[in-house]
Order: sequence, then structure tokens, then C-alpha cells
Amino acid sequence: MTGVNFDLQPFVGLLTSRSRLSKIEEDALLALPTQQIEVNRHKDFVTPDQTVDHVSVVVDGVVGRFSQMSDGERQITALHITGDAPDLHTVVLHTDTYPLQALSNATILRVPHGALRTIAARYPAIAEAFWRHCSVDTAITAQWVVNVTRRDSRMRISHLLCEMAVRYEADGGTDVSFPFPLTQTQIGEATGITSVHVNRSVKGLAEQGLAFVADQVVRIPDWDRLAEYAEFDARYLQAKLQPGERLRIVDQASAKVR
Amino acid sequence: MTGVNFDLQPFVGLLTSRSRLSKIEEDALLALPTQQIEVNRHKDFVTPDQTVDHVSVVVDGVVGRFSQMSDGERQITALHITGDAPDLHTVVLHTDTYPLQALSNATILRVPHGALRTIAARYPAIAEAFWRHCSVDTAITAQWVVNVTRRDSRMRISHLLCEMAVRYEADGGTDVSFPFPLTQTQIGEATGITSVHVNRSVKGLAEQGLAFVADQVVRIPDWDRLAEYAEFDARYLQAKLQPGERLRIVDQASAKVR
DNA sequence: CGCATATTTGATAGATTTCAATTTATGTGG
DNA sequence: CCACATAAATTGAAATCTATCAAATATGCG
Repeated sequence: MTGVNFDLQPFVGLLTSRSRLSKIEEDALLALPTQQIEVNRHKDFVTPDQTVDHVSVVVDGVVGRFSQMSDGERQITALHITGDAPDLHTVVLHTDTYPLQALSNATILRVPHGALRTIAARYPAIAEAFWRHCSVDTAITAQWVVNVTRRDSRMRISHLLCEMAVRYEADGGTDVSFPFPLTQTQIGEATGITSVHVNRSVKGLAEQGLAFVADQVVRIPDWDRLAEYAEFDARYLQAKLQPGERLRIVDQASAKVR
Repeated sequence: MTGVNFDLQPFVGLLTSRSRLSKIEEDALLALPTQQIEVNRHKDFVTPDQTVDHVSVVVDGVVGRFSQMSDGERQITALHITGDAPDLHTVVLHTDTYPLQALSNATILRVPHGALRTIAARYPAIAEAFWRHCSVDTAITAQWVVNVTRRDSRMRISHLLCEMAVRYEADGGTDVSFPFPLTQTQIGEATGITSVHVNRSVKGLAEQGLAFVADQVVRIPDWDRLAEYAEFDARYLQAKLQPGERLRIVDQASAKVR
């Protein structure tokens, strides 16, 4: 990826997949000032307690947001891929920062809080789109709570794979495939199981022909079968919305006060 | 509580504890149309798949937001007390609804989506406050992921108790006490352990003198001791902010475009 | 080639679940 | 205010999943 210059298009694309924005608003987002950062695999590029003054937008690679225990154990609380803004919430909660780690080599665009606040104040529909983006984040996190409490190890991993497949827009049909650079230790950090047990569970999923996780890639022979096994229901991800389903509340209701 | 008429003051108070709102904006919030509902303990008052057209604001009692598994098992993904709006996110994600259950007898004020969208469109600082409220919700949910994966049963319960103590503004010092109407089965549904094991863990916490959970009330003899045991760090809850720490981004940055 | 990281395997220990019953509260109608 | 039905809390024993400990084998990279 060296030498390539990225813009915010992936981020804007993700926002507009769920929110209705005008051309002017899209252009304003694309004109935001950015600082491009290349991050090597396994590198922490945001550390806790440092008060950040910018948001990190992932434009290439995979990033993990995590919490750290006193004994050094890590729990990954979210995965982020191209287009995601793992800490967009810091625009309104500047003290609530989480460490971010690159799980593959990654490219990040840093966008200053100041510029984001300005654009959110000037274009209410953009503030709304940011709010919606954060709300989907909550829905995903709530599903993780369910995942790690109510499913055994194989189902946990399967559910995680289903989530990522949908977010990569790779779900459905046969021979689904998408990048998945997590080590088995990191899969354990995301699903709450030890790396030893991840190893056995991954092997078990392969034996069952449900999913193959290796070489930083996931292959799913039969999507429906894995989704059923994992009890996966994609609705919470708000993916594949039709244009008519994309909300824009800021002017839809501005007239009537009731 | 029969016969008592509630208003949205608890909700407004929670919003203004983290967001800076003008008197006009506060009054606009208090003038929102509401429908008061009394809900008996253990009753589901929002069920999944029903497209809701209103937000539920808790003004009395305790409410649980949960997900249901195919085998009927429930996972509680959040607890909500007076002032909380468990499904405020449905203002921007109308399809992302979760079942809500009263964990004690509770009083709910229903606020129509239409009115909330109107007020959010008219007062950007209110939209911002809503966004912030949802973002704190995410922070809490992310902590739950950590709680249920990285702590043993006693610590999980302890951490949950610490969270609720802070939200009740009852934390600190000795002999902390606050309402906690969950059955042991529901504590298990919140922390990912069986009711049998909750029973033993609760007893264990009592033996250690760390916390006493009984008769729908929690008593904590020594706050610092329990917080240390649970590895609890309250910062993520954004409680007890000084007035100067409460953000208002919508006009703070509206001038400079940079 | 050789160190560091990642994956794999085996054996054992432990925490938690499951299953089954019993006891103890709580609430309601007569 | 008691009797009954129901819900909640409690206890015991056995079964499981997962963690832990320890080591061997791959893999990647300078």
C-alpha cells in the first residue's frame, strides 16, 4: 500500500449506505482535512488515556478496538474494516477513548475533531449520519455480549465470521471468502476463549465443513449452513438497505410540531 | 406509584448531566408529548419485530433490554433506571428494536418518534445530546463484553453492582445501598451464568463481606474494596461531570471551517 | 540460517453447567 | 388470616466445556 493516497470515500460510502445525504453534504465530508497514517500489523496506534483530538478512519486493513485488564489480558470489543470509524463517538465523548490496534497492515486517515464538529454543526444531516453510525456500533456490541455469553466456542467463532462476511458484503450463496488477518490468539481475545481452544474450535469447524480459517482468509463453503449453525440474523447490521430505507430525519419532520 | 403523574425531568436531568443545553432547549424537551404507562414486574412492554413508533423513557423502576435465543434463553444486554431511554437509538434506527422487560414495577413515558425527530431537527444541541446519550450506551455495552469474558462469576456480579451504584449516584464511602430488583435468574441473564451459580456466587460475595444482594436491594459495606475487587473504573460512565466538562459541540465550532 | 511469532498437540485441573429436588418466599382468593 | 398456587432461592452430585500447563512443530522474516 506504500505510496497510495487514500480519501474518505469508503467512510462516506458506509455512511450513505444507511443515511440519505445530499451531494453537497457528501462533498463536504470528502473535503474534510485528513492525515494519512500507515500502521504495521499488531501495532497499537491509539493508546488509552491519551486524549485524542482526532478520529481514526480505517481505509485499508483491519483494526481492533479493545480493553485491557489489569493483568494485561486484552478483550477486543469491536473489529473495524475499510470505511469504519472506530472512535467516531469521541466527537461527542472526548474522554471515552479505547486503544486501537492494527490487526493487519492498515491505512488510517486521521480527521480532527474540530473539523468533524464544524461539519456536524453546519450540516445536521451529517450529525445525524454520525449518530446513526454510532448506533449501529452499539447494536453490534450488544450482539457481541450475546455471542460470548450464550454460545459455545464454535458458535462464537462462527457468529463472528458471519458478522464480518456481511460487513464485507460477501455473504450469501456458496464459497464465501473474505480477508481475516486475526491470529488465533486474537480470535480468542474477541470471543473470550483461549488461543488453545480457538485452535481446536477452528479445526472442529473445518471438520464439520462449516468454515475454514487459515492464512488470514476465511472460506465458507455454504453460507446458509453456517448462518443457521451460528443462529445468525443479519438484520442488526443494517446492511443492504434499499435507498428508500435510508433515513433522513432532520428535515423529514421539521415542519409539524404537534 | 398509582395515580402519580410523571414528567420527563429525570430524562432531561440525565441529558444535562453530560450535555450543555439552554433553558429553551430544556423546556422544549419537557414539553414533548408523552403517554404514561404503568408496567408490572416481569412484563415485556416492548416486544421484538413490532415496529415501534415511540421511545420508552424510564421514569420509575428498573428495565432490562435483552436478546432472545432460539431456545428461549434470554441475555440481558443493558439495565435501565430512572432517566434512561433504552431505545433512544430507534429515533435514527427504527428497525433496530430490542425487547424491553420491566424488572420491577415501572413507569414508562412513551415519546413519539415524530416529536423527537422534530425537536432534534429544530435544536441541534438536542440531537447532539441524544447522540451522546447513545454513545454512553455503547461504552457501557462494551464494558459488558469485557465483564462477561474476562471475569469470573463473582467479579462479574460485583462489576455489575458497581456500575449500577454509580448510575444511582450511590457510589463511594461505606454502606452503599440502592434498589436492585433482579431475581437471581435475571442476574444470570445479565452476566452470562446460570441461576444456580449466581446463587452460590452471591453467597460467596456475602461471605467475603463484599456485597449483599437480597430483598431487591444491594448493600455494599465498603465501596473501595468492592470496586478494587471488581477492577471497576467508573470513567466510562461519564457520571459526575463538572458543568465545564459538559460538551456542546454544535456551536463551539461553527465559525472556523479550517 | 536462526530468532521470533504462530500454530498445534497432549494431559490435567477447574469452574460452571446440568439435572433433580427441596426449601423458602410471595401473592391471592376465600 | 389461612390455604393454596406460584415464583424464587437453595442444595447436592455428576457431567462438560474450557482453561491451564508444557512442549513440539510450523512459519515468517532479516
